[in-house]
Amino acid sequence: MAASTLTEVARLAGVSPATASRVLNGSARKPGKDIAERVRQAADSLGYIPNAQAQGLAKSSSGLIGLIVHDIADPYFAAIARGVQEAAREQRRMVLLATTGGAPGEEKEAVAAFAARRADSIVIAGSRSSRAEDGDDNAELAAELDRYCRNGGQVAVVGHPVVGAAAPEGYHVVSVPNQELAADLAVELAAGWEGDFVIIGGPEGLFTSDDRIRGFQEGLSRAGRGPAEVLRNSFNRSGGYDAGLKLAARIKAGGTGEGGRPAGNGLGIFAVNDVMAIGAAAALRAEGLRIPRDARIAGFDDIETLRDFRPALSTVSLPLEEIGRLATRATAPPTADGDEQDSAPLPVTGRVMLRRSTEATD
Amino acid sequence: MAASTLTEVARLAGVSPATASRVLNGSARKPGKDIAERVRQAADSLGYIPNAQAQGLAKSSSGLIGLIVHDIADPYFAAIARGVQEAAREQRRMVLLATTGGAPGEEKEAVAAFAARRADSIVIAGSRSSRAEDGDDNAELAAELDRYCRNGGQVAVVGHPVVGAAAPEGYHVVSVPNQELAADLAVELAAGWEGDFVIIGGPEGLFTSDDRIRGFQEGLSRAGRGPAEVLRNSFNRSGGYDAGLKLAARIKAGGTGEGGRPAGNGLGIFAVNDVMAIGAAAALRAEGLRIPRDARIAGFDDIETLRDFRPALSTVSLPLEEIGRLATRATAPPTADGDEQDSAPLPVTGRVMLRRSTEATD
DNA sequence: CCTGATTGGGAAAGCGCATTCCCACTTGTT
DNA sequence: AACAAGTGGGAATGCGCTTTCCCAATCAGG
Repeated sequence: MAASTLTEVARLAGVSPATASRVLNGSARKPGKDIAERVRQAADSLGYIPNAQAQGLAKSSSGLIGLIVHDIADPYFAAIARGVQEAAREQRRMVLLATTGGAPGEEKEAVAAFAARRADSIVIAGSRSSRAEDGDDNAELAAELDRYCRNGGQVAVVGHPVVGAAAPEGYHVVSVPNQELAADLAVELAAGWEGDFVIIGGPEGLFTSDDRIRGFQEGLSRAGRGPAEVLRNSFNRSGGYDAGLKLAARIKAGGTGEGGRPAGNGLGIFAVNDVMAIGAAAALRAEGLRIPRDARIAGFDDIETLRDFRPALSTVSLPLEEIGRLATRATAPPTADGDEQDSAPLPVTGRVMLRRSTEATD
Repeated sequence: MAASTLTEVARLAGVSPATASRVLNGSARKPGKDIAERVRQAADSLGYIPNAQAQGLAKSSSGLIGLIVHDIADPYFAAIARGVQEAAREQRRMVLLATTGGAPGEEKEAVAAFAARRADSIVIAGSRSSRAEDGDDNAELAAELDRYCRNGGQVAVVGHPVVGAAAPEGYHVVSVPNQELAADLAVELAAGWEGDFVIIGGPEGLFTSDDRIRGFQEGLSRAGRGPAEVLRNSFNRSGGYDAGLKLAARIKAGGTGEGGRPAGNGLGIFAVNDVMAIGAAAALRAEGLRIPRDARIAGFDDIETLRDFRPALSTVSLPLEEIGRLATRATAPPTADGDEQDSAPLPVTGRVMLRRSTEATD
């Protein structure tokens, strides 16, 4: 698309393009008042819009932040995206969005596209996986990121480093204490209750899921309980639903799979993210079961849309927007007031939220 | 950020930059096989990444689509964004995201920023408002869009044209039959039920809200019913919650405000979007009331997260992702196979979904 | 008045790329 | 052999902008 150019503004104002640029963009060299006024009027009358591409080329800084998510309509990613947007706005930058379905190969393509656009930084949200089938793509993604950082780009990854990434200068990780928080949740859920636990996890090798499983088992151990059985499923609502169907069949058959009968209020289910918990709850409901009467359920994340979920779901609350903001700020250039921006993991914490879904029913 | 350049690739391969460009980008002029091989090897060994900004400058096409939403974490906008992402991907373009809170002044700033980046097209989602307080900003937004279109950009607006926009060449509207669908909903809700209706609307002057209100009143009239009372509130969950508190108080006091007592199953509430309906339902619940026992509730949009809302909410289902896709495709350049892309409103339709929230309770 | 320092405007160069046009070479036809 | 047509490579130009450096003008001090 064409629009008027700085050269046209300069010509109309009767000055050089250098002077027009100085007036409109600021400069150490201050043009005279009369000249500045002429330039501004010329720009107004021509409806001058700067060409950001030409500016980026001349200045070697694009003002773009690339954001990679699995699915923008997933409340987890949407909340992080909102935080990224806010922080980007503070930095007067714009967000380029890429949706990848969580496939490392797709993520690598997105990084390459951002690099081509000379995005100043990239924020990557979404779980990492060490599954064998992702091995080649992980390696390519890591190589692409290393190259991007070596060329001067900044990267912030939410959760875990990209598998195989060299963590060069400019590479930041916003760690999330999934393990510790899941342990805390387990301790609180086990307190004063003697029922059996089962964990609905994502695929093996998916770091977020594995951390949360490991943490929950640690918490159970800390509370003097034996390890819970783990059901492996897709890391989404549908995976939770499938696991929920299996568990509903068990509850109805009166068994709990590997242990004895549920004691007291039935089975305690921990799903490693909220949407899986929601899926499992939907399955139990579809099978005529009630929460928390027939089984207790807890999730992880505290996505915003949980607010209207009934029964109120116990979960670990993560500050998702804040995570997006932190990641974005981690990639910001050093500011004039000397703020420290280093590659150390940034502190994020969460909270156990016990709600109706895991309360006693008398 | 810096990376190797086409010029360096050409030098390493021993050819001119023009030839290197032809090899890597394709051209009517086909370089010889030996030369092409040398160029490709040089590009590989240098890890050449094209500079999209320079390409955009040279080609006058940026490959960017600007997307303006009110709040990316709102399920309505997130679903539209997903559709835009998919369609953008088909066109091998990238999406620039701007979040504006629905303020026309913020939207104008976003349009200007997209114009500076020479975005090839812009998709604007979110309700239009003719409120007096928005008048100046609406005029500025319209002027900015007109200029953008005159400079060759393509715009697609979801729902209503921007107030004051001249609808120049390149300006498309993806209309949504809010009025007709709301009328259909009213007809179906009124069928076989004699209770009173009340409408929870957004602020006056907000087109989407006003259309849905008008449509619902028409549907009631068609069904031989008198007009429903309209409560005006913020066009979000919180606005629905506030209205719900008022209605709860009435229900508890045994009145319905302007009519007599609720007949049969209480009051029939139509909220002009799902999140308002959810807010109202939350308020009723907080006041100890049950849906649909004490009041029936219906919303509009059928956002994805409604899936796990209980009781299942009656609503008008809109194909939100499809709307995003249609809008994006409306702004695509004509393709080689001669597809027609004109400024006529594009057909979108929806469906009334009657669910548990408006069913009879015996 | 002369000299030196400071300030501001403009010319030039370059950021990285795509495209056009000129030229040389090859092939085919008469 | 001569001429015409086709093909491919390279030089030049320009997309819109920023920055640097040269030069001229002005001011202040001796």
